[in-house]
Amino acid sequence: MNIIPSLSIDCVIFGFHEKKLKVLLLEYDKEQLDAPVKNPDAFAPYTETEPDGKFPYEKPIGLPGGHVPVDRSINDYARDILETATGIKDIYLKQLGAFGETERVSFLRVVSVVYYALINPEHYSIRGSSLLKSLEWYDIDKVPELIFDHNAMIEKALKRLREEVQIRPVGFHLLPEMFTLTQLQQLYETVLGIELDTRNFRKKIQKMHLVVDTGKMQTGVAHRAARLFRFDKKVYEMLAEQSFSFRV
Amino acid sequence: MNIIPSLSIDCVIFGFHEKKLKVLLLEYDKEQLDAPVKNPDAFAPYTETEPDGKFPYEKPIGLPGGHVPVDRSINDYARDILETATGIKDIYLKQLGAFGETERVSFLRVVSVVYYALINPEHYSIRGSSLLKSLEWYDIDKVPELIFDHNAMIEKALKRLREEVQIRPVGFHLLPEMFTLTQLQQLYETVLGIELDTRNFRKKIQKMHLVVDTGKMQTGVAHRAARLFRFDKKVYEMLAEQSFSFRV
DNA sequence: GCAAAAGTGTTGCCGCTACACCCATGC
DNA sequence: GCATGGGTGTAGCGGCAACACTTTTGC
Repeated sequence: MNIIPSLSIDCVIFGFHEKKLKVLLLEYDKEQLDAPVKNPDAFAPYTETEPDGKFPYEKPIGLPGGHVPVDRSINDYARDILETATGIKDIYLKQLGAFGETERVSFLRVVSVVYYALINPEHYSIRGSSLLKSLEWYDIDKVPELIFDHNAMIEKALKRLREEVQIRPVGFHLLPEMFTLTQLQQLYETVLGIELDTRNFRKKIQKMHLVVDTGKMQTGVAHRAARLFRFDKKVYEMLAEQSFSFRV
Repeated sequence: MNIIPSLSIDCVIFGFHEKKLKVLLLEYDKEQLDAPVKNPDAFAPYTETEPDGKFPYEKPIGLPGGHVPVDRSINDYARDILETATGIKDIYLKQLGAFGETERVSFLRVVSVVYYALINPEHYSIRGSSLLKSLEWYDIDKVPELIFDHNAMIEKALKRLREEVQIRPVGFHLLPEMFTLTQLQQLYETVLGIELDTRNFRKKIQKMHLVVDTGKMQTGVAHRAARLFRFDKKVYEMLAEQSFSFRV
């Protein structure tokens, strides 16, 4: 499979679990990275090496990514990476932008187009394809030092997510199909880093007609069971297109 | 000068003049395009050719752009293009995103990173470097058919500008250093495609402390002369960082 | 003096914020 | 029965939209 050597894709995959915003990172296999690509048709993570054939990180942790095949569009290939990393389809995915400092990869000139994705915690146990054994969720504020400029990519993606969440109702993608209003509120509190008034939050959400009562209730909790809601796809799609004020 | 063949940069340069939003386009020199690059150290527009050495457009109009040199960051090179096209520095410039469909350029796989810029009409007479004789401002709603996917790029840039203008005070970059409040209002009306109430608009703008009275007045107009304002850089920078509601 | 745009205040309504207590469930 | 989070209403304030007339200038 022919790739474009000077162009790669990286994906910032966000998750939300127990009031924490998470990002999915990959510990790259140093031996695989040091060796020539063995399985070039499969998902190929970074395969650039220094002139001596070594990869310049002891414990290379980074975003899932890879080089773009000449016959795949960048959007399609970002989706390939995402599906390989998570094992699921139909994920909210958007382009963040291109990172193109000359020295961002020390031993090669490569520009990376970065995407960000929102996935919901029903899929948290899924660990991607067998090629990627060492995928791990990291708290957004406990991300270690990563390869290349991947820390900067996450930072920028987070900034974008904070903006996005205020002008489009995208937050829902981080929740399971049925969720409580408290979960939704905690999501916004976490992403925006502020506290919200419960009563006011609920009024605002209900007025938007974005969520509908499923009639079902939480079970197995040591307190009053909460109603479960799902969000209304039709209203969502209407609101998602026309940029809309979602100040919660 | 070594370039990255699979990577190009394009710039959507917006201007505002007489209540119209404009975009700066370039009629590429077919003969220069058909021939090998004569002056590779200077601004080199698209130099891809079909296998027979011909450029596949009769009247190739498109965005100013070029292939990225291996030793320039994409941001820096976007600025180079912008300066070559306009002849001026210190322009508001931001990345829009990467366009990477496989067939976007019919005869070569090339991904383009697109930027958008806002320039003010004091510079309207400037026509860029001598290499680029055929630069022209086009009304945003009278853009002809362009090369490659440049029409789609402009459309996306416009959409982004509409969003941007509502969450950051970027509109000012489209105005001259001193401007009247009416000009400012017309700018917002044009970009957003809506009408605004003059009194309410002025109240809102003044309350933001973003514009300051220069004490000067318009001259040579066939009606009551308007006050000239400039915008306050300090307040602007404060507000520009923290995404801020600029609902006018 | 007339055409053309600048400039200016008030009122009513709506939406937002602030705020505290009872309810259901598991253990 | 107690600990834990679920769920609800109101009042006051501030901000926003709607709205019309006088002023200045060039010709």
